[in-house]
Amino acid sequence: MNRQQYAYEYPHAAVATDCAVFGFDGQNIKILLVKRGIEPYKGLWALPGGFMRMNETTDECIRRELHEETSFLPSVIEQFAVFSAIDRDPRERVVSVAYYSLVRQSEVVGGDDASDARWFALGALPDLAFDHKEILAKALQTLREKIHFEPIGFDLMDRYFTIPDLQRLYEAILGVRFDRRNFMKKILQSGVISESNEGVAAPASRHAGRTPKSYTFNKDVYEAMKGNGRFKMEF
Amino acid sequence: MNRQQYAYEYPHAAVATDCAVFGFDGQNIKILLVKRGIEPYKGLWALPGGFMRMNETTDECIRRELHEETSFLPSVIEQFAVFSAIDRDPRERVVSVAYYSLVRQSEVVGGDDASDARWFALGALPDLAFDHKEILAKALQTLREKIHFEPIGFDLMDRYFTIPDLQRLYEAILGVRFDRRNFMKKILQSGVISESNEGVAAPASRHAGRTPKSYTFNKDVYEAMKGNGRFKMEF
DNA sequence: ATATTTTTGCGTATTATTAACACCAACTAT
DNA sequence: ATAGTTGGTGTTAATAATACGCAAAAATAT
Repeated sequence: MNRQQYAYEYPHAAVATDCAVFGFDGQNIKILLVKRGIEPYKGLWALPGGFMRMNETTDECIRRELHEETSFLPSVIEQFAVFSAIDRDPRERVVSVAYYSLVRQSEVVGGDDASDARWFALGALPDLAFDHKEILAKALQTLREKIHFEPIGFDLMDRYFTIPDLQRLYEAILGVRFDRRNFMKKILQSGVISESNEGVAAPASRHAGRTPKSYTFNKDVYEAMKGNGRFKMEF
Repeated sequence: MNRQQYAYEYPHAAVATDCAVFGFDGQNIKILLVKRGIEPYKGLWALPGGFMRMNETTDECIRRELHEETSFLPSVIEQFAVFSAIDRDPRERVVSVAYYSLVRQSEVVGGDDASDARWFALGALPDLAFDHKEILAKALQTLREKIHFEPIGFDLMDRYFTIPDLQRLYEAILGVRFDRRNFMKKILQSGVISESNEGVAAPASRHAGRTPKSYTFNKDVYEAMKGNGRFKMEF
């Protein structure tokens, strides 16, 4: 059987997708990486992703690859850049369509040390395959720019959360500190969250101090504020 | 000679680039289109663009194609989306990396009615080839979102311009009206422009009313404000 | 138990930014 | 000249951002 069965008049690059999956453990931003099982870069860590098939779009491709490699179907994916350096893959010319995704860490299996998918803190990244370090850096930059004028959290926080938790998320992404009381006022009067009487984290498992109230996102208000330029979280 | 000389183990999509080139004539936003000289969609208007070669990145590709089709080398291009619908090109599977660009209309030859490159007002678009109508719509949406938190104008206005001209640009892009006097204050105290004693449009060619002052962009301040989230132009 | 520490929630004074509008200046057309 | 039109400056009121003071609630220490 001929192994070179697909022929074209002009040379073609391969199209692939890669995704920077961000999670939040309540303290720090984490990134989901998978260990490569084949050459090239076998044994190194990489962003989940893979080659596009002829019967799928790039969006469908990255969702399929994420599911295959991390057993997870993300709700939010955003395409943010294309990487097309000529020698970025040693096998052949590969153009990668890059995405980022925000997920609740608890929803992704990973974590198991023996597994080939694991969360890494941004400050403790291993060496990455291909140009994935560059892709990750650009993904993080895009996320940081976006957080200024779009509410973020819905996809990273649990269904029920506290305002101090949400503040820690913003501070972790932006690398700054907010005034507790002003953050609270701002987020409350934006209307994206409202108080909930349903469960908050186990009372005993908390730190010292007063138990914070439990909140949940108003999905309608939240969605309406995406991209309309009216939400602001300065630094 | 074999016309199918490039063979691969797996099927490959072709990679192409397309660019929505925006211009401003002092009154309305215009878009630069080229008339297709070959099938498919021969004779229809399309966004400038074409297939990527093996020795160039997508950025280099779109710059080359723009130069070939419109005799213009743009200073600013931004990659904003990828279009990968399976049947978007009748010839073969094509994944298009989409860009937008902002140019001074005067710098682009086009314009000649007989030529195959022409400016069109957004309200008077012809039928477009492929999915280019969709690409253009998304480009415009991206531009409108970006204008909220990035200064825009440097690439669309002439070197010397007046504040009322700049206001008309913002109003044309956003489709809203600003208060003349507040717009002026806001743009001036942002520091992105400063007064110039050099030429403004010929005094006789103006409308009735007082002759406006001439301004020019402070390139350093302008660049610094891109993407730092500090520039705001609300509506 | 009681005091101490920690953290949350609410309020208030100060400052900065936005928004609305009155008024004068400069130019054109008649 | 006079009316009509457009550009530039200033003033004020409403709104939002910022910086804290202080008490309530819950865990920890004694």
